[in-house]
Amino acid sequence: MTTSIKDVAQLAGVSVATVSRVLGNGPVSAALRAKVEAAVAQSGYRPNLSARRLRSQHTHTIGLIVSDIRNPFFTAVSRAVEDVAYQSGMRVILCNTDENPDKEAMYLRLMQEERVSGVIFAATRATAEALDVAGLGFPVVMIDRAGPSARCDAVLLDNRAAAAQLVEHLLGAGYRRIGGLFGNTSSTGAERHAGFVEAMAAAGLSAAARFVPPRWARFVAPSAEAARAEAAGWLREADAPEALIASNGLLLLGAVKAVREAGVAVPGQLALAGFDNDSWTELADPGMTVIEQPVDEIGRAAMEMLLERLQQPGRPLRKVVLAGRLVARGSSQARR
Amino acid sequence: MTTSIKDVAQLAGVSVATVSRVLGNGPVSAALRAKVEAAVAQSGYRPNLSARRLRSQHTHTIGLIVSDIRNPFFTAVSRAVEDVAYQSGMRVILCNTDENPDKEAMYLRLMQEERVSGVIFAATRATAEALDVAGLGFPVVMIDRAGPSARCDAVLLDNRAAAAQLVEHLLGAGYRRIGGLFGNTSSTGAERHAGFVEAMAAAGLSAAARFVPPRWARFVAPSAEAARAEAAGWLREADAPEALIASNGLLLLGAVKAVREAGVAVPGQLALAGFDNDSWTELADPGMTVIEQPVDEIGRAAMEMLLERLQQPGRPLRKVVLAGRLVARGSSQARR
DNA sequence: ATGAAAGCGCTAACAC
DNA sequence: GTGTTAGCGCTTTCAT
Repeated sequence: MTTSIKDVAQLAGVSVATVSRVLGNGPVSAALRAKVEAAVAQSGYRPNLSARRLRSQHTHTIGLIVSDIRNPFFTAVSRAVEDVAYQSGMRVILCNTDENPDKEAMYLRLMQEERVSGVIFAATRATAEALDVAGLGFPVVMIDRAGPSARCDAVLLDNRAAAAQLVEHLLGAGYRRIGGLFGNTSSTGAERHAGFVEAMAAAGLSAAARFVPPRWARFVAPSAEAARAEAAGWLREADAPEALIASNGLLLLGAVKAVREAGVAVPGQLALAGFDNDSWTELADPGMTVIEQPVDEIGRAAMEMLLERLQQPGRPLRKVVLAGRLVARGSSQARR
Repeated sequence: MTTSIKDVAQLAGVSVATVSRVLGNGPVSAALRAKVEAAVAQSGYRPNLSARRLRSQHTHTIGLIVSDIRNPFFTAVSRAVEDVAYQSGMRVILCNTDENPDKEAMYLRLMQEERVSGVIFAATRATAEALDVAGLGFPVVMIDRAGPSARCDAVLLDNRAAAAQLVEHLLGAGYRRIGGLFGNTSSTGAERHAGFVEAMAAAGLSAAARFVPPRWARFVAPSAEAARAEAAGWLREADAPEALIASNGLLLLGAVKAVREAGVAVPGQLALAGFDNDSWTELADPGMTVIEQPVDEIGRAAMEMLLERLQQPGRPLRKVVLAGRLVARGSSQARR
């Protein structure tokens, strides 16, 4: 039996309403406030958040739905989201979907049952396009990916520009036959592919691309393994590129593994570049040229947008588009 | 206004109790069940979990308190915990303490207010030793670290044995002046230090150790930077070791950065070894020799222990001690 | 400023 | 098998 507000009231010789007011910094005389605080301390009372939420009709809880917390991008974003959330008195419920639309649907449903105030969501393309945000009952801020038709706030990277930047960097370093490895579950992969194709076309070059499907397996970095297999196959073919772009950190990791296994020299035989400045990209030999995403900023901005949306439900939709930063390292060293 | 169980009951022409029974798979005739299910589907009803928790007095929620989700060890453990939890119908509230005892206390308090069923906790040594588990009101499973006096279930690595294994590996590779870099906030660092000292003593060697204090800063891998600074200083001294052990992945990362900056050859001038088979350790050049922790197993075992404890509150305390696995790579190659 | 009382949405006795 | 009813612990009118 835990102690309730009733016990505290009795102990302090006041009504439950007064205790509630003390807890909520309501108008209470100094004398009674002191008595209540003493009773709280003595009894070790802890307010029951379920009761509070039920009665007050706000949960002070948000959902954070990502594909896999083990992806360093989402790890960093989550941490930033959580910090802002806790500072604002909000809890976070974290969900991993493994890019699986069924799990996405399940967790959205769970969020409804939790009566969350809002959700920050990195959706697959399928879900982003089909999602009826209005019917959900809470606002959604999309991160990392957003369908063209998604009617909600979003915090995104300028993916086309970033991909183009990577291509221009490689062109500047003297590479011409540039290939790309892209994920195909999220809009992010599609946008980076588009930027890649555009930049190549602008240079009068054709853009060879391969797409890596999702893997919903457990306990293995799924897309990294798929990327390794895809890259390994490509490297054996006659049209193997002289430079390779990978559209996210996991795919780049897979590409590196394939290259190692094949004994291909980087950048001598194959230059490499990709997205996400994960810690290994700096330590690998040679270091990986990457587009660094402002991960903290993405998480913080998403949480702040959600808080603002909660305060002003009617305000116009907003998209925050952040720029990536090119970090040039040895893997794309200029040809000589 | 969201639809409640009352609305569904009215729509189906039954009592709320019947709706509740349908939802909870209670005894209901097929005819009524069908009507209720139709009403649920038509109204888009979602049960309110706050109300359910308040009434039923169980939250089906656990707390997971770690120092920093960005530490790959905790990332992996968290994912495993969450998978088991969701499969068992439990939610997870994740908290990052940054090794800060004040935050630990704050989050434990929050867990009480949430009336969580239990908590999985990677505590600092200070908290692990002072914690009154009995007074918390919920069971705790310690992971990664445990105070000697901690009166609760735990899932741990055999830290002494693992550290000793690392030492023996280095001795076998011909290194003698072995130094160690240890964290000093958790019992883990202390145990690994003890194993290090013992193994060195067994070989008749003295064990030079340095300790890295915690850093509670934001947005920087705290202990990695501290380790870099500590290692950088040490390498400049007259008594610089010929091999260095780092007691976790972040410290090893810091050591590598120091070594790179100083232009020290690995393993030629300094051999390196540590804990945690993080992805960069394989990709770095040379690859890092590490003790791999069974991260999935740790998370899964912790969640399962907690579930068992909830079912049998009175059962004796249990400690699961898992073995680390040595992954030998180039950073500790035999001297010649 | 304080207290009495209603009720948030649900489950679990208890009656039939 | 089904309905009625009493709370779970709290906030929030509404009186005073």
